[in-house]
Amino acid sequence: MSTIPKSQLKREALIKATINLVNNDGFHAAPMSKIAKMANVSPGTIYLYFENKQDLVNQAYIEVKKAFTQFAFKDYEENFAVEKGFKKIWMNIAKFKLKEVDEALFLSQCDNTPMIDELSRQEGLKHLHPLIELWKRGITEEIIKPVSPYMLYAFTVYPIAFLMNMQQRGINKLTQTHVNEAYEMAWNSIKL
Amino acid sequence: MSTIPKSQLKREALIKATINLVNNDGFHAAPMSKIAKMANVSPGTIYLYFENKQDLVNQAYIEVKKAFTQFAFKDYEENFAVEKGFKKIWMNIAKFKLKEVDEALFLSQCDNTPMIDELSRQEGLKHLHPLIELWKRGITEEIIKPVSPYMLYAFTVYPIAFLMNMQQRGINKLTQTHVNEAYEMAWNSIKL
DNA sequence: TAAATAAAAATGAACGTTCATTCATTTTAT
DNA sequence: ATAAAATGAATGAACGTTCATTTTTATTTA
Repeated sequence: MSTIPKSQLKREALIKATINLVNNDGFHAAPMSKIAKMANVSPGTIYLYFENKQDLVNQAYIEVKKAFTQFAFKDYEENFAVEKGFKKIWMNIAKFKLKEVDEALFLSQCDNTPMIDELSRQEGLKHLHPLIELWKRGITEEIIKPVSPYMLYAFTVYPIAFLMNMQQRGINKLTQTHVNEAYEMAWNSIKL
Repeated sequence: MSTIPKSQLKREALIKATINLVNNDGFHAAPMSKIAKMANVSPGTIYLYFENKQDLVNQAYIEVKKAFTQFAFKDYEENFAVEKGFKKIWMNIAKFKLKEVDEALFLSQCDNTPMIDELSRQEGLKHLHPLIELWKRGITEEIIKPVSPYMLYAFTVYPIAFLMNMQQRGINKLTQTHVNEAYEMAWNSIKL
């Protein structure tokens, strides 16, 4: 049985604490001392794992983004038919955003503010490649509208973040029925 | 000729400076001293117009949101046919987000972070009422999918913010053709 | 009209606080 | 006994905010 090294545990705890505090209070009100306390660690310890606050937030972003994209392509295979593949990926993303609320909220905040370095942002985008490829195939097969991937993303994936935000604020509950409705809307917006 | 009072000019300059700095550096890196400098005003002067930093940001948000919703309903009339009315409003919103980039970016940041008081957030939402009403009518007339307004918003208006963000980062240019394509996608996602 | 006075607006140095970060010391693991 | 990991009090810089003073504007007086 391979155990997780203790140092990794502290790192994870710090990243989790960062996500929670930034979600609840915002970057500007998430001091290192509070992050340390929430992770049950001394402030000084943070600097054994991260260069500084910016590095901590950058790494948190990259880590969460990686988990997100891995989740997105679970059980997806490149030879799926276009619509089947898209549905799989979209549903995965929806599941992630609605179950892993903390992580998803954090991403939504990072993606809409100058909180994160441009470099980390690019790093985080890398792993979405298979979805772009699928869309490309969908376009050549004349199943999907011939528009830029940004457009396709804007009308299919980005809306989920809004629904998650509303759900989180207790404004709009999301049942499985709603998720299915949402998928239909996403697909209708990009299908030819 | 009615002139604008000088005090209003300072208030406006401060709000504009806040928007710019928060856009470029984020709330956490937009100190009052910098805001004052950018508005050509002494730090102390800010406190003649605003209670504190939070109040300044809240008021900036409310002001911009008001301008946004006013713009959204320009030349819209409640007796328009559903699709015509929706197209009018959607195109207005798109125009706002793509022309008034600073204001729109600021809103996108405020709407996705805990930067703004819940109260100001609600205040800012008030004026979207006519769009909700239009959607309601569209549903009873069986033109629009019978789903919650949050869902409709998520798939029609929210995506524009993403496209604007990409455009702003120089990642994806948006011509009028793209805007028209985007409208089609928005409409396809909600039409019955 | 011009000078004198009062009121309002604006200033910016100073204050107290908070923050990110460091490092001499202690604790834990080898 | 040695090395590695963790601590947390100390540090100095930066921040939001205040307020005694100055500058500007408005009003009154001569």
